[in-house]
Parts: sequence; structure tokens; C-alpha cells
Amino acid sequence: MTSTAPRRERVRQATIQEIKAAAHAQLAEHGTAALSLRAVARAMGMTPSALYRYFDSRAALISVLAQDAYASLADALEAAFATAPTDDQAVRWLLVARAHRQWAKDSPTEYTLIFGPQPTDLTDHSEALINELERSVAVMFRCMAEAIAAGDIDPSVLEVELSPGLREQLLAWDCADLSPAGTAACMSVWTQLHGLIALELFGHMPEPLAGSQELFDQQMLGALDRAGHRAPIDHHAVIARADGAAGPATPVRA
Amino acid sequence: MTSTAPRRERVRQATIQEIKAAAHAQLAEHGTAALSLRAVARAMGMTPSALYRYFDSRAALISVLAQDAYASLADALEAAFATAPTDDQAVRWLLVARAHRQWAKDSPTEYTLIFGPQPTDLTDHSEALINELERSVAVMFRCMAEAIAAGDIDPSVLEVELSPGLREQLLAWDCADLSPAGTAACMSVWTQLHGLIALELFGHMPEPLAGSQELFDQQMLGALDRAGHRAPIDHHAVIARADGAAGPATPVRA
DNA sequence: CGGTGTTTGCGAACACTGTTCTCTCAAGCG
DNA sequence: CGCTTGAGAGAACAGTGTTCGCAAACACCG
Repeated sequence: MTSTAPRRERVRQATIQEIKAAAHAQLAEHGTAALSLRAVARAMGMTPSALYRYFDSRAALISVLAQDAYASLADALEAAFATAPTDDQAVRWLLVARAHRQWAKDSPTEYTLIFGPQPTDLTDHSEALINELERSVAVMFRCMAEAIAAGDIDPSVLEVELSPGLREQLLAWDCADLSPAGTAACMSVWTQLHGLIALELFGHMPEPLAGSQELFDQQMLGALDRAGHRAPIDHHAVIARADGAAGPATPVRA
Repeated sequence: MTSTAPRRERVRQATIQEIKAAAHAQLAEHGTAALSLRAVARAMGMTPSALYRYFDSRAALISVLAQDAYASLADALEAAFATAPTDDQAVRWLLVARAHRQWAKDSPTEYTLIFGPQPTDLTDHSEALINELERSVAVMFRCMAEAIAAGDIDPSVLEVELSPGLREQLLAWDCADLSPAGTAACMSVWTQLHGLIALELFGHMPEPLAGSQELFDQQMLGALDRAGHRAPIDHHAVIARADGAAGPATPVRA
């Protein structure tokens, strides 16, 4: 029977989940800095000290919440990748990028938890955590890899930009069987995606452009263009198809 | 005489500066979250309550520190712009971009203070603060504007990417007399700059590429390329000249 | 069934924190 | 000189993360 032995462990995992849920709620509402162990305990009718049976410290709790956030983002990206049409690499990339942005807008606190400053515990990059991170970037890199395989993108135009040292570094990170130029293209696209999301999420975009879906689409397709797209991307057509794929990612304009 | 009347006000400004200095030190060492009013007061032989004669709250103190950080970044960028050679737009841009990155690496806490999540006081975007922000982006946009004026860059190739709605938004932010395509090019470059710095500052770059000056240079010049550079940029030559301009921005490799 | 460990939770305590009062003292003013 | 304004001290309040000792509940084994 699965009776006794796992029984204790089961309820333990259940309360761990409950703690995480309560903490997540507090986090989403008042931000990371305002997450209070006592408030979490209060919300679930416990004593603060009891929480320490499940988490070593407040930082440890936040750390696992960050890990969950990584997983959540990776899930969103993988879902977007899976449901996107496979015959047009540009619309698939745009849909994945949009999913990333949408996730960030839906859960800004988690986003800052992930891409914000690590509170001095780089040491606890506990492989499980970096695995989730790599899952996210893997989705985006797969977009690039398949676009290259499909012949839509030829990153070799970037070859001339790579210094010997940089080529070496790119090779050292042998990722998804991409050429150094392909990896450089991925990094470039990823960089721009992250930068744009971060800028608009933290309110640094000038007013008329704040939250502009159009600017996002233009930049994301433009980034793909520069990565070595053979023929210039027809932005209008790709955007129209992406809008149709799952309804406009957001109602076209906030 | 400047004797009595300003005298009181003068010493007040002096202690304000002293408080800011002490707070800045704490901030740089232990991070924003760990900034403690009591510790600041302790460090300068004061009582915590006395600090409230000068700052309404801890958040207010942090806010003016953030404003100083904006100013510091803007100063660094303007200095880089001023000392860069004026006859090659690409090396000037690269030097400004490198200055931005160097500033971020030198003062990571300030950087997160600026580009991190605003702690719910968006309201206090007190014009003085956004002025400093605009001073920073103005430097970068000036790079673009002068490159266009010099004929090195022709952003009109981006025109075809602009949807009518996006063009309207870009026009609504009439900035530095740039065309919509020029503004879009600026945004694209700025986005990528910020994204790359943020990723490497917060430890999200894969190991072989972490802190790579070469990757940074390649991306920054590549971004300029895509903004509509007439002839493809000779990365090697531009980097060599930038290295010579003020010594390698960092000793070539950390 | 009853005894025995281990796990779980509680409650008090410590050392902090931001913030708000009241009170006092000294400096600047006429 | 007296008077007013401001700066600072000190105590207090309401929180916080964290630690420790103790008691109840549970799973187990004879």
C-alpha cells in the first residue's frame, strides 16, 4: 500500500505547497520586498516559527518561488511554441516572443524575481534552477535553430563580425548544435527581447511608446531580420498571421 | 554678506550631503534592501529620528539616491560622448555604449536602483528625475542623430517595418528632430544595450559568455549595423580604434 | 493494544527595523 | 538681552526574521 510511509511525506508536501501558495499571493500583491513570513503564517493560521520546519529562511522561500517562476515562464514559452504554426518561422518566433512579454506583464513580480538582482546567493544556483532557465532559452533557441534548418535564416552573414576570441567563447558554449554565428544571432535576439520587456515593465519607456504592442512586434521581427533572414520579413503579413493564430496576443493595444 | 541667512541653510545642505554619502556607502555595500536608516544614523553618530528632519521616509531617501544615480550615469555618458573622436560615428557609439556598461559594472546597486522595479512610487517621477533619465537617453540618441546627419546611417530602410499605428506613436514622441524610422532605430539600439547589460549584470549569461567584452562589442556594432548603416561596419577596425581611444574600456577581458 | 521515537506546531524571547511622538537645548534674530 | 525657530535626543509602538525549549500528535514496533 502507499499507506503509511509516504503518508507523512505527502501531507508535508501539501503544506509546503500551501505555504508556497500563500507566499506567492503575498508576493504578487505587495512585491518581493514586502513578503513577510509572519504574514504568510498568519494567512494560513500558523505560527511564524512553524514555517521554519519547511524553509530554512525567508531567502530560501523566495528562492524556491523564483524557481517556480522560472518553471512557469518556461511552460508558457513551450506552450506558445507548441501551438504556433510550424510552417512560418517568423510568426512562430513572434508568438513565442509575445508569450514571453505577456507572461512578464501578467506576473511582473515574478519577472523581477527572475531577471532582477540575485540577492547575493548566486551559490544556490542549484542546477534545478538553472535547468529551468535553460528550458526557457532553449525554446527561443529552438526557434532560431529550426528557422536555420528551414532555410529561412542564414546567420553566416554574422560570421565576419565575430572576433577570434568571441568565436571561441561561442563555441565553448556548445548549444543546440548551432554554429557560432547562429549562437550569436540567438544571443542578439534574446538580448533585445529581454531589454525591451524590462524597459517597458519598469516604466522607462517614453509615454507614447509605453506598452506599445506595435513597437514590440517591430523590434522582434527586426531582430530576426538582422539575424540573417534571407528575404526581408514582411512585417505586416507576419503580424497579421500572428494576430490570427491565437487572437491578438493582447487586445491589439492597451 | 552670505553670512547669517544662508548659513543655517548651508549647514543643512551639508548634513543632507553627509546623510546621502553614508546611505550611498551602505547601499553600495549591502544592496538596496539592506539599507537601514538606523545604520545610517549610527554611522554618522546621530539618532534615527533626527534623520526625519531631512527625509520624510526611507523611501524618500532612496528616491533621491536613485536620482543621483541617474545623474551619475548621465554624467558618465556625456563624458564619454564628449571625449570620443567625432569623425567616426561607430567608434563614438561604441565608446558611449561601453561607458554605459562600465558604469553599470562599477555600480551595480545603482543600476538596479534605476532600471529595477519602481517601488510603487511612480507618482514621484518628479520631473527632476525624468530629466536626468532623458539626459542619459539623449546622449545615445545624439549618437544616432549625428550618425544620420553625417550620412553614415540611413534609417529609412526601417520605414517599411513601421505600421501606421507605430509611426503615429513614434511621431507623438517628437524627440531630437528624428524621423519615425530614426526614433525606431534609437529605440532598438537602446533596448539591446539595456538588455545585454541587465543580463550579464544579473548573472543570466551562460558561463563562457559571462562578462564578455567581445560579445558586447559585437552586439552593439551589430545593432548599429541593423539601424541602417550604409556600408557594413568593419567590426575589427572600429573596435581597434575604440580600444585605442581611451585604452581598452576594460582590460580586454575580465 | 501500549510504549517509543520522530515530526510538527506553539509560544516566548532576542535583536533588529521604520516611524512617531514629546521634550530639551542651542543657535540665529530683533 | 529675550524670543523664536530648528535640530537633535530619547522613549515608545508596531512590525520584522530568527532561535530556542517544550508539548502534543503522529508513525512505528513489539
